[in-house]
Amino acid sequence: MSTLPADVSGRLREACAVCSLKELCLPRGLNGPDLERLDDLVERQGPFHEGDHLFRVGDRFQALFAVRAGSYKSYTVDSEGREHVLGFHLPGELLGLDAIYPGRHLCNALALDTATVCALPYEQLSDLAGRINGLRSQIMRLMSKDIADNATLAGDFTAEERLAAFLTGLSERFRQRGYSPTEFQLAMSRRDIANYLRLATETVSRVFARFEKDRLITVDRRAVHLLDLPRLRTLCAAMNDRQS
Amino acid sequence: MSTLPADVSGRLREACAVCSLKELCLPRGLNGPDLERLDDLVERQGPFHEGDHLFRVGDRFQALFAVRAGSYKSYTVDSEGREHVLGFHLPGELLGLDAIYPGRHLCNALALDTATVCALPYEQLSDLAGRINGLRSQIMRLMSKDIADNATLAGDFTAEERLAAFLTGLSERFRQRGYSPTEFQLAMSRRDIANYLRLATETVSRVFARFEKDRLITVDRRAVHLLDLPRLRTLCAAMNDRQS
DNA sequence: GCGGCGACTTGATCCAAGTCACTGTCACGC
DNA sequence: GCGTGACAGTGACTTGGATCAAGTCGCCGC
Repeated sequence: MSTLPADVSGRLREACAVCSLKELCLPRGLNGPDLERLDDLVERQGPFHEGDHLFRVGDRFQALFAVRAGSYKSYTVDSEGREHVLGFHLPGELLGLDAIYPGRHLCNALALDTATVCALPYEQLSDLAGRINGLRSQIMRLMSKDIADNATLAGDFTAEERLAAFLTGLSERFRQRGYSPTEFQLAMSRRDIANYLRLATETVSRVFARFEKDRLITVDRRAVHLLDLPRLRTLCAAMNDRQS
Repeated sequence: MSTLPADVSGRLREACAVCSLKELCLPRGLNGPDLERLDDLVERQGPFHEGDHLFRVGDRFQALFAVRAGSYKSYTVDSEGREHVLGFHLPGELLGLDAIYPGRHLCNALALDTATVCALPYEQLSDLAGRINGLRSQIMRLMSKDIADNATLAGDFTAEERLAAFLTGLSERFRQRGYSPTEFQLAMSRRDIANYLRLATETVSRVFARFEKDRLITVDRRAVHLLDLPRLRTLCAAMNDRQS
């Protein structure tokens, strides 16, 4: 995932209209004047560095954030001090959707590498969504997707199913963003993966090792190569296949 | 949970304006003319009976549904034929939010008892949401809540934490609806509870028994009496308490 | 190039919850 | 009443993944 120059020169270069994430992000389906109006309220922020927080639990909710470059993890810390990783967020994905209801952030968002975001002040975004049908429906679509994705994750699946689903999910997201779906760098540590999948880090290590032994993948530290995507998909079929 | 008369006489009696769920459901915060416009697009449907499907996986998405009376469970069936219960839905809650993105229903919705719903044709609702700020923000709030709720459920919690959270969650939802927060009837079987919480039905039985022994609750079949709500809340604190 | 530290792997043991098998209980039809 | 079948509870056992305890590897600072 590439990083951006620190300065905000070249307004045009950064505009939604020419952003490579246009079709995944809020501008999807918008054209000319509508796109410009959206562009006007976007505040580009960053670059932030690994370990920087974009927001924290309890912060007043003022804006949604679209990841522009880099990646984020969202997480909470429970009353016993245990961390719970809620998700990883790639460019084009929205952060902060869960904060709309209570008006305060319910989770923390932390940069996993050098990252930039587009801040979308919520009041203004909501007004604009009132006026632009396409924007409103895209916001609803993205929220709907979040609801559906979270529901899938909740099942009682084995360590293998979970990791296979994690890898194929990442693969698909990289593909959509124009990166290789079979070779990529993980932005997150084993500990974060384990926490996200509700496994012990040791279990993640062991399943990675098993997958390598079975010639499904090769892994070298954070570099992953998916050798047999179809078979990986079969492994986690139960997590995604839904029928009547 | 009360049932409604079969006929749809008394349009006024059924109007959003006088609905007891107004403050939980879409009309929240709307007044006079706006409320009437929402009312105009609502199609009251039912009564449906235990075991009836409101929609099924793959059905074209045309409308959101607000539960009016009774209760629903939403579930999927995976490629191996295993059922996965995604949630239980009480009056005032919305069904079908996950279908907006793909335009098709991703889960099945089944009545657990005699139930009625308000159908909200999505195109019209979206148009209206464009024109009424309050409606738009309430839809966003309800979707946001769904995102946050699902995230909480996903953690790696013990059988006790899960069941305690389930019971206190139901308690709170009954309270909001004007029912007793300490004495209620479960609309769902042990099997459904177990499936929802990702436990075996035997485990649910055993934890119910343990809770009874510890004087936290009494259970007789589907009649539950919460004796020590504070202690139940402590049990599942980790599932809900979130801090920086 | 050495020391130290954090990230990861590997192996040995443990335990919460699942599975299996059986029993009890209620509801409904005949 | 008496079967039948769905649902619920209980005990014995099995097991996947957690936990505990050493390692190994790579990297950064000095």
